[in-house]
Amino acid sequence: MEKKTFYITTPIYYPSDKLHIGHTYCTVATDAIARYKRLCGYDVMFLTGTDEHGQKIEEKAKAAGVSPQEFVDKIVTGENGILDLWKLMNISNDRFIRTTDDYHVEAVQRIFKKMYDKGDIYKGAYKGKYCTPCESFWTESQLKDGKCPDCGREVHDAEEEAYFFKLSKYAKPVQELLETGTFLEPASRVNEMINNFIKPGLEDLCVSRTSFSWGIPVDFDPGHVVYVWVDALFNYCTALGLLNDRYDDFEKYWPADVHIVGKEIVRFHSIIWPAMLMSMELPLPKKVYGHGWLVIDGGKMSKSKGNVVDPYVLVERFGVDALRFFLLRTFPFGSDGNFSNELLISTINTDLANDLGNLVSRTTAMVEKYFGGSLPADREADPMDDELVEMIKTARAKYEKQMDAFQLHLALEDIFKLIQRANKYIDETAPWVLAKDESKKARLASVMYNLLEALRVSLILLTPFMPDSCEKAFKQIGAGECCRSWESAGEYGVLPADVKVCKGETLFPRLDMAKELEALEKLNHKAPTAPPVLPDVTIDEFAKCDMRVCKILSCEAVKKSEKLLKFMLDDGSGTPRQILSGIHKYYEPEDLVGKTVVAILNLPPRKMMGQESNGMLLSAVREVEGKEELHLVMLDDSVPAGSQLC
RNA sequence: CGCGGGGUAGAGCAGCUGGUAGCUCGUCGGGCUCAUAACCCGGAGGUCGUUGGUUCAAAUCCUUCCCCCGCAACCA
Repeated sequence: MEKKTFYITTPIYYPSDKLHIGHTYCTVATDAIARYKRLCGYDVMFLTGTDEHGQKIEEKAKAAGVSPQEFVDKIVTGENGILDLWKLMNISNDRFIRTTDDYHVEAVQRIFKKMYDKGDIYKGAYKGKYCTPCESFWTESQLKDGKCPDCGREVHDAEEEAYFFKLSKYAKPVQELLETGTFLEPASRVNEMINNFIKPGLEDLCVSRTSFSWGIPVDFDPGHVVYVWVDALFNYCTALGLLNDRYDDFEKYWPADVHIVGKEIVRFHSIIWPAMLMSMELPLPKKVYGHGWLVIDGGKMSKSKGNVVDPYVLVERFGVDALRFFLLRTFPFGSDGNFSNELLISTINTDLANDLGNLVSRTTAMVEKYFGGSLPADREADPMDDELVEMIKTARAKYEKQMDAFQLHLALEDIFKLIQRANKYIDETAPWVLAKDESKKARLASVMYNLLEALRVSLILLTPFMPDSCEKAFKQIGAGECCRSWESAGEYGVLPADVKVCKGETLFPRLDMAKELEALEKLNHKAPTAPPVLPDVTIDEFAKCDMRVCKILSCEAVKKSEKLLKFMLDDGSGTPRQILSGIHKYYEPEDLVGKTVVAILNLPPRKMMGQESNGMLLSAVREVEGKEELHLVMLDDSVPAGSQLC
């Protein structure tokens, strides 16, 4: 009989920067589910990948002085890049798609054309508010007080030619999809989608851009590139071979059983994605699951806060399995979780070292000590065993129920109830007492056997979460391949009666909290890497920048602004020059008056918070421990105002 | 009144189809000695953000207000 298939995906990540613990969380969770399904006997297809186009990457590449393709290549396939990270995290994905892959590019062009031919994509005008100095389009709702949210200037109506997808046409069926059934989970996200987006009315969606070029070209209309929606979302299909020759198992695996996504992209996956599939007349995925976020001290992780957690550092220190386990055991998968190093260390100690690791250790040690490593065949049961044996028998069913509902943390909680019960069982049966009485050997053997069985079942169920560690533990308790199957996890008495154990290395060493925190601190303080040198400029190009020494005449904070300071400068010309600078985070205005600084004068004027800035103060900037550090360039006060830098 | 989530023991969370308030860590005391100073048992500690209401009964349903977080066209 053909195995049942199971198709599961992560989002495709945006490689504009290194991935952090949040991305890792999502991928590890998906991996655990994929491994679980394989364990259950499914033919699993597990896809992850990267979404590599778009304006932001184009800009970042430019700033780094490389082509967009070189830029993403480095982040995706380079050292300590995304592929390396997934390898490190022991991710078992079957495929990895990059939206710059040839087959995907061609397929997307065909999909776009097909929707266009059908009339679901049409050429129109992208109407919006345009801010000329910022060269940006804004929608009505983005405006602040009717003005540009970036610079505060007036905006005017403008049109840009663009292609649109008739999202409005599918509003009804999408709403029905969300309201009935369990397409989107957790259910709490459904209301948000309907109230926020569907009820106000779905507008047609702009699916092409002319304002940047790093994207899949619309092959029948040069100048347009396909915007993220069609490009990124259809990865789930092209990776199986839809409208391309690279793969041919679309029929086999589509529709997806579940798309695991972060809560911020739930909207795209639960509204836009089904609408586009309806347009393509393709079956819809069975489920979209929106997991929560890892937050730090109740707030979001972000570069500017300097609180981004690097998975490489944690794995280096604690090992892959400990990190995988921690992420999935500690946080309810559907809602946000508060990450901290303390919590990580204490979870490792409590669950992995004290409970699981120590149980393996004490059990194998006793079998070696009392029986030379191999149990005799004689047994003697006791009513005292009933509760533990009952738990062993029912563990798999409980676990399965939680796993199928993606309640990973609850599944793990159940396993640890069994492990804790086993620890208690040792206390109740007191094997060290039995061991002193030669006539109790059979009874002692029963106790040991029950412990090994409890461990065997626990380990099978833990395998999707900690594959490597479970493998080691199986060896220690003498469980061969036949004793590790899904079927055997539902039964008691699978280990051979004369099972041989082998006390091995400590699976999870206990950690010293203070020492570990200190070590982590040091690892995070690794010497910051300097960004690469930019491509050459000519001396003439350099000479175009008019940089001069200025004295700060006055400085005040711009009201209502967190960051901006307003400077009046003596640039040597006789007339004061006004410059705004976003450095309030680093300096108080009164500390700067009278200082000698450097400014570039010949930048085009720019309005910020409604005030004009004529130039820019030069600062020395670098990133230390993920946090931006900034120092104004200050010169000796003896240098006269107006001196030119060259 | 933009939308959503949350405010429960020192910390982190569960309970929220109404009926003695629970878990993990920490803390205090006891037990055990097979084990990774681990394991097992017990105690202390909460007027469940605030106001009013429904009810025999509310952390749990409705209402007022306060505070925190996220989203508001693309940062998991």
